Amino acid sequence: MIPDRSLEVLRAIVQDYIASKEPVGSKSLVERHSFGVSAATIRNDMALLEDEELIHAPHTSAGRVPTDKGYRLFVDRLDEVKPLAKAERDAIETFMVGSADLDETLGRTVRLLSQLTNQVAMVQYPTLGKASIRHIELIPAADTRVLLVLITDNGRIQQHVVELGVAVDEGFVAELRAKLNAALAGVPLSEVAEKIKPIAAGLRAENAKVAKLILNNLSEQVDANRQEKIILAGTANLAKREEDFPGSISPVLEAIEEQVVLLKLISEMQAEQHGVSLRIGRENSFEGLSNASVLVSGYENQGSEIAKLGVIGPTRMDYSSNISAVRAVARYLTKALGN
Amino acid sequence: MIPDRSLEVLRAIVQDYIASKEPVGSKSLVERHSFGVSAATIRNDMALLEDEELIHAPHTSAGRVPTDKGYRLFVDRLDEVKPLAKAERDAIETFMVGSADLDETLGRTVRLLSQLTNQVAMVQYPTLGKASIRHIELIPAADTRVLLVLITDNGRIQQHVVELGVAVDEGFVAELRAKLNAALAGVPLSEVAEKIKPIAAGLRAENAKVAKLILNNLSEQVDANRQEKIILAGTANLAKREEDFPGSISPVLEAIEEQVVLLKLISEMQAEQHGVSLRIGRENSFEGLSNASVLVSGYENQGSEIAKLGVIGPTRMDYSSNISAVRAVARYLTKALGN
DNA sequence: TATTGGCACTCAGGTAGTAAGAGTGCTAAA
DNA sequence: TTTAGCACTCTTACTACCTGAGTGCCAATA
Repeated sequence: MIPDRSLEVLRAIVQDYIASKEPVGSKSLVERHSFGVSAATIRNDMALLEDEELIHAPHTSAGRVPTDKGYRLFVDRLDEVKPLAKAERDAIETFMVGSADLDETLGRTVRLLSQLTNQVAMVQYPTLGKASIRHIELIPAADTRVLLVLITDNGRIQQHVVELGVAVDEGFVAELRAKLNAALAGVPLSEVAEKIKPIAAGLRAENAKVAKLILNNLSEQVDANRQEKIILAGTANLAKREEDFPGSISPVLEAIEEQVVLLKLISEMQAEQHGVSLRIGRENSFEGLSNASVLVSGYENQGSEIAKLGVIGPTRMDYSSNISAVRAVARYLTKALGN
Repeated sequence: MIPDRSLEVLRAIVQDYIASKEPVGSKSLVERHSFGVSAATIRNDMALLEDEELIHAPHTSAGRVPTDKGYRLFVDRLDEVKPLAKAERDAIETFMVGSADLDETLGRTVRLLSQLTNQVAMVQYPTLGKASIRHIELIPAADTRVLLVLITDNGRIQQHVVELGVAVDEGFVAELRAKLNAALAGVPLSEVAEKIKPIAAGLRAENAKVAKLILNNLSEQVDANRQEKIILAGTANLAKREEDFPGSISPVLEAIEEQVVLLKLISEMQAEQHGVSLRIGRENSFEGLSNASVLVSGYENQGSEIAKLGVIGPTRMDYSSNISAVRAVARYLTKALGN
């Protein structure tokens, strides 16, 4: 396979290129690193790396730049990631302290992550998938509407307005609420559909139509747990690193604006090395992200992963620092949710 | 003052510049418009406009470009705005049809507006300020927490989790809920604070601490009606028109990412001509937006303005079309909320 | 007084040509 | 396997030059 020193050379190239943004040549390499061999030898190694498509020359007489494949190998051989500086750990503590509300916690988290990494950060809202129902509330909200609130045991609250078409009978709504809670409290979302049926059957005909509307809506809302949500922060960081996106940043902006794209993307990503998952450049199935890298990690509640968070940036990013930042923030969020 | 023909020339310059993005010179001006005078005359007019700082020459031997002040005069003298094309009106109809839920309606609206204008669109959530309480709900959500839901008569729903510190006494929560609704239903938010006091006083001491927490939270939530919210769409449109932002788009991205900035901005803007409000370039108090124009219009429910929507784009934008688009979308949204 | 044609002047942008520098690939020797 | 040497390539920067668009001004005109 590829000899050790060549891999060292690759690592040096990636590091220098990330630091300088200039294609790196054999001479500057021997200057800045102590390989103990001459530039000519490095050149031979570089020729090898180029054969393997790990690096690439923008033009004949220029230095080399890592390819997606090169970054990939670099990251895979990264046996330890740069630990966070104390200042960064402090920042995390300060940022995360004292927020009870889920919305606020996630909002803080995403801003924190974007500040730590100087990239676009994203946090996915907890999935309802594995959760169960804690409570269902029906609230008359207008003449002909009721508000359906669904609270799950992972703290997520979904609400939806149901249009009944007829005036709300408050007594009946209260009755239905009691029945629903009796039947569904503690039931996993996946089993809600079957438990709903007997309720619908046991109602007086005069209210059947209204009940059906509400129950359908409830089912929909349970099903629509795929209507997941992602919040973003630090979009401006993209523009600041525009030179790193050949062409334009606008495909990237489009991609991250489309929640569907992002959700699909991160749903495909499973934790690999270092507890994070990484897609570099064209490894992203989505065309618009072919110059971007996506880095995600799961976060947990009650011992099981409930959603993901991560960053998006140019392929030329500091993988080592970003991996530790993402990992650390995921850990802190897990901890914060534990309370 | 400035003679009529000179104003015509200004209008022509703005139009041509918006269309071509090239500084426009006297010769091309007489070619493309029929002024009935020669290029030399136009040049005299242009000299006048330049004295008035309505146009500006990027360099000595170039054509002219409108200044912020020039755009401003152009817009102020715009006696009628370009009506929407049929296709656009159709698009609005199609887009807006059939959405009961406030979140969804606003989400659709903002995307629609961004597509119509090819700019960044924003929609502010209805303000609680002028609303009154329709219903308050308290829902036990976990061992020591209750969910406080506040429904206002403009259809907005706010929720917040209250940490009690002690186990929830369901009976007491139900009692408190009943009391709150009896005392507060129909009360304008501005008067909630004073009406809360007697409730707190009339409770048994053993529950006073819990009640106080909940009532404080309710007050906070009412007060925090300034914790307003804006949703955005079409951020990628900024990147597509990057050439129109000298320097970089990143200050603009930063500005629109900061909800606080946006909220402050639009709160300062009151409807002027054509039912919309416009800030051109440096008219924006916020530094980062000095190359951008902000265009907003209010939308209504039950006859009074409840919030605003609008677009943000480069100063070199098609004001006429965008004004009609913003106005039309605001009208349709008002209509949609009427149902 | 307003308009016009004429004309000299300015300046950005394009085209060449040149020089410098960085970096490579190859070869032959250690 | 490593190294020094060297010819070669290609980008970048610099210079000079030209062209064309566009202006500003002036004197003549309606």
